[in-house]
Amino acid sequence: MPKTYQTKLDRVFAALSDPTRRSILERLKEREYSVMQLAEYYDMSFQAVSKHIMSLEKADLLIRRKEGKSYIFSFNSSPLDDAWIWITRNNSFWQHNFDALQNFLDQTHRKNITDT
Amino acid sequence: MPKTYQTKLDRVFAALSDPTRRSILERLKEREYSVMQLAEYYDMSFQAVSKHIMSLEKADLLIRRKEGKSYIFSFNSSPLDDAWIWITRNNSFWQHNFDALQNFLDQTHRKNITDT
DNA sequence: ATTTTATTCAACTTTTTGGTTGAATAAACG
DNA sequence: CGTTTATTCAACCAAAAAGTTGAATAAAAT
Repeated sequence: MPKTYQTKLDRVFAALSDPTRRSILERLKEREYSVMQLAEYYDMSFQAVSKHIMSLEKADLLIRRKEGKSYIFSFNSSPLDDAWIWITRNNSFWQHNFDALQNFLDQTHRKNITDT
Repeated sequence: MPKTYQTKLDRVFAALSDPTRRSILERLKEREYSVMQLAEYYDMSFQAVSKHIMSLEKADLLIRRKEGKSYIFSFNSSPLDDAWIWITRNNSFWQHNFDALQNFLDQTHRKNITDT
């Protein structure tokens, strides 16, 4: 049984299934961090944190930049969009309020375009 | 290293990280299925499909009902709410449009309450 | 009562995951 | 230059995940 190819969406949901990784993303939402800076918050080796970072990168959720001897990470939230869409499409609440949601999204998108 | 306790949210995201399981949920959104009926669609043993079902149940995403010699499954989408909220809170798009979203959710919720 | 059908359970295998420690590399500091 | 700092890489381990096959159970059909 050859491994079933993992899609982007698979990797995003897998990345989000670990509390350490979600916590890292929540921190990076506020500001940038290096590996060492992140590692201080977690009760595991910095190498383990480094691995979590690599798995977030595999899901394209991080942007890495080298600065001196450090790597500085920031949050790339765009891969969340597909996950958000999947959940929204399949949540019965939105299913039942789909017209309202559709309208809202159209308006928000329009607003977003005209604002830019 | 004792196992780090898995939260509800962990289980939901983990459940969604597999394409077979997402596919099962998408089918159950449309109508109810038994294990055998679901298994027809996938290129794996019915026991493997049964295991996927069990892992969806661990995330509380299914409702199981016995009918004759079959188990009939339907989709319980409510655990998706927390996942949706996590993504929405951490997606920079919504972060920048948070007031709009907040208003929309308040209104939708109010509408939902008065409708009921 | 026996057989068929639907499903789970059990045992097993392989791969992945999440952690460890120790060594290697690369930049900065004295 | 030699040392410290930041990080990855490599090897390893235990547990979990994703599949398999075969046996057990429970309800229905003959």
